[in-house]
Amino acid sequence: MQDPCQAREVLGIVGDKWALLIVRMLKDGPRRFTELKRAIDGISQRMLTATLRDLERDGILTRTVHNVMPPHVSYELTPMGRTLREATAPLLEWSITHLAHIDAARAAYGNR
Amino acid sequence: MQDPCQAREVLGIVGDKWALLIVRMLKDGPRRFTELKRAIDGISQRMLTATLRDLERDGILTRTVHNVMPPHVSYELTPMGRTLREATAPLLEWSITHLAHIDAARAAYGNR
DNA sequence: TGTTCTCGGTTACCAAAGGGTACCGAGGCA
DNA sequence: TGCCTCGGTACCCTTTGGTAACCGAGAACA
Repeated sequence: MQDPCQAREVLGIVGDKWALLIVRMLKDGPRRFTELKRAIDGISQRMLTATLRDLERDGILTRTVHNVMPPHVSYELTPMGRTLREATAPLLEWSITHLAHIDAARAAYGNR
Repeated sequence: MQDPCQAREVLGIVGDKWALLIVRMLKDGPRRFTELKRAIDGISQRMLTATLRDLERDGILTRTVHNVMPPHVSYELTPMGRTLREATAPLLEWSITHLAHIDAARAAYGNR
């Protein structure tokens, strides 16, 4: 690995909280907009739209519109997106397994 | 893995652009404030201070002050911090190896 | 016939967070 | 006397992001 600082801009996108969760949601195949919105607890419609746009622009996922009414739009990982999913999986798992440790550390820090 | 949405708050910290780079910088042992500032290209003094505080609060690293003049403060990963470092390494590597792909995808997106 | 629901957004508004720059203090050195 | 260092804070502007309202066309309901 050479200069990791070159990766700063990329990290600003793939390191994004919402982007990580969206990529994870798509691991088992395409998902619809509303499906993602319901599954990713706490994301606002605005942020979901914006993050999906960014990920589409960067070639992480594809957006497919089926011209029916009511609208049907599905999102799916590209091959590059699937490699990203593999790269982010350890961080996701780490976050979940260390939730309690972080809470404990934070409580201890507050009581100093 | 249960509900990944529980990890949202944690992801907001460990998924942070600067936090990822700082954790990586500390992989080979303690580093001083100014050392980090010089090594992480583009980070401002303010953001370095703030991010280090957050990581210290969350038990990712320790801050050690040596009472001399000029000041000497060193930062070092905790055991939990080292496990985080391992979890983030794949994402860092991915970012660097896919920099060019992302640029290409972004250029193609702009020309549609 | 009119009302209301759906999906996948967009937009305006506003508060909160992010982040750059200037400045600080105390000792060392010329 | 003046200027350098390190680590950090105060100030202030910019960006981010949540909320809520609106949209359009079909479908279900009454």
